[in-house]
Amino acid sequence: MKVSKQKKLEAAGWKVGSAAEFLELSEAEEMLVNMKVALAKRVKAMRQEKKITQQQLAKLIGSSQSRVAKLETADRSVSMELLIRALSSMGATRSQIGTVVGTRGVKRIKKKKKALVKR
Amino acid sequence: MKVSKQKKLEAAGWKVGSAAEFLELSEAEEMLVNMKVALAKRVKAMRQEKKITQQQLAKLIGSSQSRVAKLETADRSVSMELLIRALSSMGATRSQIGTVVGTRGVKRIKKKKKALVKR
DNA sequence: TTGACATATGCCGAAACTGACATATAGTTG
DNA sequence: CAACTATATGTCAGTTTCGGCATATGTCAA
Repeated sequence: MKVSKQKKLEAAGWKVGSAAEFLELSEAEEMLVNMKVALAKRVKAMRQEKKITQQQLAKLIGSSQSRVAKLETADRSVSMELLIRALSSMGATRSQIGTVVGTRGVKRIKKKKKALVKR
Repeated sequence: MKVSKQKKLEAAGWKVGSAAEFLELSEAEEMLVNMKVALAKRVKAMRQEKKITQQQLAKLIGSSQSRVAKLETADRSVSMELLIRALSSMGATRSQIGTVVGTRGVKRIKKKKKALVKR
């Protein structure tokens, strides 16, 4: 929405942006959730690659097994901060974390390719 | 490191690996700070590109001007969550945010190039 | 100077997040 | 079956982060 239009609406007594605000917040919220899920999956994958238990990872990041379990299931009560801290503590680089944050997981694409083309 | 945790470690004596733990935590912490600073800069830049005030951005993300000010100065009290929420609310894509998270800012390299080579 | 606007800083109670603990569930080995 | 290990879930008190308010510090034009 343009600023000029916004001012007009405000002058008319509208709470400008409340509807749009809500929508944008929802979108931002959804994006945040998706990012957390992606990070959580990466934490679990990385921990399993390293063949360590949740208990060991917990010690590494100064936390507890239960919290690590919540991390990996992307529990509502975990922050991006802790997810990133976990990845970093397991050796993930900033660039790698950026990739996880910025990339939607894509699954099973190659498998279907031929079937789609052949018909 | 928190005082409570520190005391527990002291009471339990030095355990093997606690030094490494500490180092990894420090590294993770530093990475987190760097990421926040990068995100903060991007928030400010994006807001200025859009030519809106901190007050307007605050409204957009359902917060206050003072918190936006703290966001942009990467104050200790702001979370990654809020930084990302701000970027997303201004229209940044997940991919763009990932790039900010994963990339160290590089400034003024080209300018010095010739001077260095010429001598 | 004054006033108006944008940004920064300090503080506060409320909400969200934390580690830790107990306990539940699932899989494995004997 | 029991005993063991790994992971998930529920709860809770301490800590951090929150929005919002007041106020300080610019910044710029009249």
